Amino acid sequence: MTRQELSKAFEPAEAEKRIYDYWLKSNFFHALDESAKKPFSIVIPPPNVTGMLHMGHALNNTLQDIIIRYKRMQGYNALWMPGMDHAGIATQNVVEQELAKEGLTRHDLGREKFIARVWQWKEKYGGVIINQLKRLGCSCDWQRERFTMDEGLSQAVREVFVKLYDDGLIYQGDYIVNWCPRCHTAISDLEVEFLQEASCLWHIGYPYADGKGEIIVATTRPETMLGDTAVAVHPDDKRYKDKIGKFVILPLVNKKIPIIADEYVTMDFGSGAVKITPGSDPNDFAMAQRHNLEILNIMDGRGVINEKGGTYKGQERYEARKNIIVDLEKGKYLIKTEPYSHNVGKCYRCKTDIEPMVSKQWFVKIQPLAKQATKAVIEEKTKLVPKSWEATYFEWMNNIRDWCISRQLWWGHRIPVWYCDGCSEVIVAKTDPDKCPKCGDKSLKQDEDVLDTWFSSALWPFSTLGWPKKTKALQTFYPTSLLITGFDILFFWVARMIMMGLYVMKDVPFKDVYLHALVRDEKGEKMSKSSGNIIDPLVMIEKYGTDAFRFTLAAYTTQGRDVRMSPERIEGYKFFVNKIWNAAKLVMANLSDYDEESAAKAKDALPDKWIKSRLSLAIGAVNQNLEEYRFNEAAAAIYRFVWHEFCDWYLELIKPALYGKKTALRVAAQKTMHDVFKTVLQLLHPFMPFVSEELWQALT
RNA sequence: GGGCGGUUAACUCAGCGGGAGAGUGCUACCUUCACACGGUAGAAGUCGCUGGUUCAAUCCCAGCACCGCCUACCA
Repeated sequence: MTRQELSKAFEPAEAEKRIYDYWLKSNFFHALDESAKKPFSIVIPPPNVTGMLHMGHALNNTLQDIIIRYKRMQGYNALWMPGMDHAGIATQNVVEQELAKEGLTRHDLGREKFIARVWQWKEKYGGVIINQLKRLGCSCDWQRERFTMDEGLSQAVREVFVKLYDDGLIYQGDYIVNWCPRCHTAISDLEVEFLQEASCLWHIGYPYADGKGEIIVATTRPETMLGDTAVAVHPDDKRYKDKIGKFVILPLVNKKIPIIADEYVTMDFGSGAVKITPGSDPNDFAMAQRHNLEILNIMDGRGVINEKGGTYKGQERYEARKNIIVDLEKGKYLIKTEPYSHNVGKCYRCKTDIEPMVSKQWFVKIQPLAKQATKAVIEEKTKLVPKSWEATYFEWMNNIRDWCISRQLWWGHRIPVWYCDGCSEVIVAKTDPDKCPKCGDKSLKQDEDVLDTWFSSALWPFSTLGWPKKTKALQTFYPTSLLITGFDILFFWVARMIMMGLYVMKDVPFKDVYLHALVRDEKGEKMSKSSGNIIDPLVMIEKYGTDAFRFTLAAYTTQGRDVRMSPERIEGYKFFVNKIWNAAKLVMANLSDYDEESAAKAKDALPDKWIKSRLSLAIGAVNQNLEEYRFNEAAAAIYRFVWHEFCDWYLELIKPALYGKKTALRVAAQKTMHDVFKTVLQLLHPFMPFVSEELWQALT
């Protein structure tokens, strides 16, 4: 047995690349479609194709890698399915910005050329993150890497769309949606972020049509009055009882609108009377449907007042607001203005104020799907970890609203619906039709919209395994064993995968879901470019080595609490890597004359017995904690054992025997030291794959 | 408005019915043949507040306070 001499300290930069290449070459990460081993599978939360590795990714993928390596070592046929998401709005925005530098818009190029340009961009810059994941040591089955816009996955999208449509679970209609005037598309309820803003509450007097007095309404959005079609009061409100059914004159517009009664109105807020703008407010829209009110759209897609706004036509919405306030004052309609702070909806992508607007969109009728998905979690077919998330999940599922799936973008899965020019037939098909099945007309027009990015990611657990084809991989690995993701996409993604998995595959997509927390800075602040507190994982890897970085993440991952990250903490665990390295040096320096034959006959002395019993406790703790996804506890168990038991006590205790003559004691110590240290390396491997591999190779 | 989580040593956090812990930091000593990215020893906390349950509570229950997050149609 020859053993190489170890360098003074571990050199992560050099070793990591060499070792990762070695793993790739030995096909260590590849799982077989068919195997005698028991399957274990995880699908990666696909990072955006535009993504750059940030702390959230680092945490998410480190945890997945720990589990998948752990399972692989336990003898499972362990698959970690990698891939990326096409990220509709995000990617389109990036390429549009690139075009803007050339003074172009996507409209200058036209749809086809623009999409070609996005693909070009993807080939060139997309997927940087994949290489960054490799730096993290991720042991994904890279041969299987998928992209949500792959041919196979696009086919899956169509299959599911058509199935939903045929089952009556997809419909098209004019509804009020969240419109982003900058992205120029509808977005789903989930994609709206509410921010509290200081604004005003304007009290406006609407004169009664009979000329006797006025009714006062309060609003935070005076410009929408151009689209008012009623004023509402509570049916029990004594102040207005005799006014219900009468009319008021809408100021500036000079239109007669009715006063109606609806229980939605809160009597003790403002004046107890509300202006109703069905075209610009979801609640008012609902009320309009209850009362058959006229619905007016007063703005275009850019948020500019249209011809329905009379003299305000052509004015941007906030410019119109200013002018309307001035005009109301002039006409003595403005009763008072009070400061008021309220929530304003923002586009989660570009932070532009959302404009609720009525437009024709596609929706998924979600209740039947949600019902199944709720049941699956109640019955624990899918378990959420930590369990406390179940309450949140049920709360959302029980109050879920139909999912708006159409987006007015160009980058994404185009909706598989065609309209016939000849007979106005609507064709919904898995493959592009060349003529109308009804009248034979060949002039078909495909729907202009694309699908919400989350539609394709909802299919991810089975589409990546080959569905709709009946593949062996699908048979072996579905349902997947575990999903590890951040709680922030519980609704966006996890819930929808459960719904789609049950609907399409008749089975849950994963048995366990581990929801981890957010990574914050050392003060607990969210990391963001604007606060300048971003810690770049790649810089940390460069500085402290991947192993130390990964171990830090694991050590700070407690269930139900955010991770606070700082370079000092990573440095602390870099010391741990160094400690392990030096222990290895000591171990190996004393094994030059080690021979297994005489070692086999050696009888354990007291320290040997002691450390072995401590080791078995540590192994038990690490295993149990990993099974329960207690990453911090597993890491702590290793740390304690290696440093405070193996190094502090055992290695010190056996030094006299090691440095003595070749006695029975020395042989026993050699054997124990050797065996225990090898086991330590195995325990460490999921957390610190590089240094443990390096030492393993040196030792064996 | 509803829900969830947090409040433990200077800092960051574990623990969660019977002993109050870790890392960093701090103090003193030690360059002894794995490691100063180290070793040994040590100081440091009425475990948010008020009640209750219990032989026993940091841990369970109730209420309160202050932070955070999620969710919601009070214009």
